[in-house]
Amino acid sequence: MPRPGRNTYSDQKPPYSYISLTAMAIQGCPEKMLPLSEIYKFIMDRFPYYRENTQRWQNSLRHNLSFNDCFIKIPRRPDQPGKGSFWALHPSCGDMFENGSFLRRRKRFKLLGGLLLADPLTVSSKAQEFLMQQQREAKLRLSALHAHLPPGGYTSSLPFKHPFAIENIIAREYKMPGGLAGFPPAGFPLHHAPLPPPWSVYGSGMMDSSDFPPYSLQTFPAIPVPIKPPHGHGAMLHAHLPAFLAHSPARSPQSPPGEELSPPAGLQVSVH
DNA sequence: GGCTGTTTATCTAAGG
DNA sequence: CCTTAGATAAACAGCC
Repeated sequence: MPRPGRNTYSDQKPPYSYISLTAMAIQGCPEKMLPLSEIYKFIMDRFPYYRENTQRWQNSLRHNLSFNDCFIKIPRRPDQPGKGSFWALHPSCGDMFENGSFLRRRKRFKLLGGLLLADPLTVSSKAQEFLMQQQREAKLRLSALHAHLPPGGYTSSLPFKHPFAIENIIAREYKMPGGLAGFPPAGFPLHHAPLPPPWSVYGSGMMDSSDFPPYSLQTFPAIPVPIKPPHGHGAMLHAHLPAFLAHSPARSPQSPPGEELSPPAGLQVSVH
């Protein structure tokens, strides 16, 4: 590894996948959604490496936005002029980087066209409790997005492949009791960062969950594909995750870590 | 024409 | 060794 001088790493490729970088950008803004151009800007602001060969990596990034179900496209409202749509993170993709690696996820986040693949009979009551908790948090996170939706929310006129059917969204969000230990990884400070770091932005003025409309479209759940429990330490692993994947508007950053629900052992959804 | 977005194909490398 | 996630290239369509 080169010596960690101020500019030593700045030209080096950051150890993040495009998915990670995009997630950072999206989670780093208060609205939790960004147009493509702003995602570009975020990345270029923070990672000098990406100030070159823009054609190449931006094509890759666009490919990732379209290809990965963890990103959802949100149309602009009439009062939000500009080019292109907004991009947001799917509310249920919070555990994409559970393994602590921002280069490669254990499993691709993939929507499954309507099937919740967890067998309800095999899900313990503790697991159900966990799921319900995550569901509540997903609602809160979604409410931020809802503020940007056209009146009436999503309708059949919107050709979304990922309808927000709250009742079926199971989110698993990871908290960082202790702050942002381990992020960014040593040797990859966020140089030249005119913007506040993503983890410094916590939702404020979020809508209350009760404001969230009862979406009653189809019930297409979003299932983050199974991620094997890390060897041993359940919640300790979360310390390796950046807060941009851990934030929750539902809870203040000062919340005691003990309050967090850990994923119950044996809670597995399966996918093909 | 440039930007945005989708899709397909190919290759590399990580992970199991 | 096999599978799969990620990177990259490229073709193409829609839109302003």
